[in-house]
Amino acid sequence: MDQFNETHTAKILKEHGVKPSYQRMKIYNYLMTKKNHPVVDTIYNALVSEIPTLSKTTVYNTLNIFKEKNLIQTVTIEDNELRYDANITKHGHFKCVKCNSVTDFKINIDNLTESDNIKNFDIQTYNINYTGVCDRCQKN
Amino acid sequence: MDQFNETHTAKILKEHGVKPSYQRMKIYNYLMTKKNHPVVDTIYNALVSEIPTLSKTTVYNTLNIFKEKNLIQTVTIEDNELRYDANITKHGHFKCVKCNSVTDFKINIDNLTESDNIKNFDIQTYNINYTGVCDRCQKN
DNA sequence: GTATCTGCAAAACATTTGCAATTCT
DNA sequence: AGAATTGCAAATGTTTTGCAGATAC
Repeated sequence: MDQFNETHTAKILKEHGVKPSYQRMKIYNYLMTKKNHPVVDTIYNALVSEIPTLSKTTVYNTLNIFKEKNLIQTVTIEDNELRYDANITKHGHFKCVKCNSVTDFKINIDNLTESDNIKNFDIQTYNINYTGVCDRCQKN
Repeated sequence: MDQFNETHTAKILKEHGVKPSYQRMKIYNYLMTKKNHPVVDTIYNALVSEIPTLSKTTVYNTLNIFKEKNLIQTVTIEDNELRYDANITKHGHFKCVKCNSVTDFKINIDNLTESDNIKNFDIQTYNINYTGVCDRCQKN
């Protein structure tokens, strides 16, 4: 990790009340740069070569802290597959059933009309997930 | 289960290529009549008093068969909490953070405008989940 | 009587917890 | 040194699998 990123990442973590340890910075940096909505195993396997002593417990603990402090959000598109996303803006997720990639997309839910039975409900969060075939896989 | 339901449920299962055993009919009937988006444990606990020999394995196996045959769908609103829904029409789910109830709502995604990066993607399924406070809980 | 279905027990996974060792300041 | 963090090992919780006995046609 170059000096700029280390400083930049440390700053973001501190702003959210998370002490920037080496492991935490590596994990946050991984999420920020890869944008690949990884599962825990993917993160662990990607970083263990660089940090040979890394344990999965630390990955779990770190991700839980990040989520608590609103540094990241979790994404569940497919059952029993918890993914992590450093993009905390509101957006949808598209998972391609052929290549398994997850693509972010922007949405405007203001145009969405729900049925009357929930018209007085106070909506606090939403998750919009699509599955299908991405454009790259349609050509293959 | 009265004779009408037994006959009716058996018919639906057969139409989907599932042999209507006693346990399968009870589980499908539970989902159809309760419409409560239960987790496996809820189904098991509700039925074990009526079917003392019931095992959780059978509940799991049965739900997996139902899903394979498109008799039901799974719903994941909150991480690591897999719920089952006999309503296989396309609809959204609202989970109240106070009373934990899940409410179905109708939605028309044609009004949703997604960003251009997925405009050529072939969307096959979608899941729309909200969390918030339902109208009943707002009054309490 | 042969196929299928059920349900126990064990296995397989994913995640959390307890705690001792390590690291940072 | 003192406080926080890490990571091993064990515990927990959920879902799947192997298989023997029960059930259905």
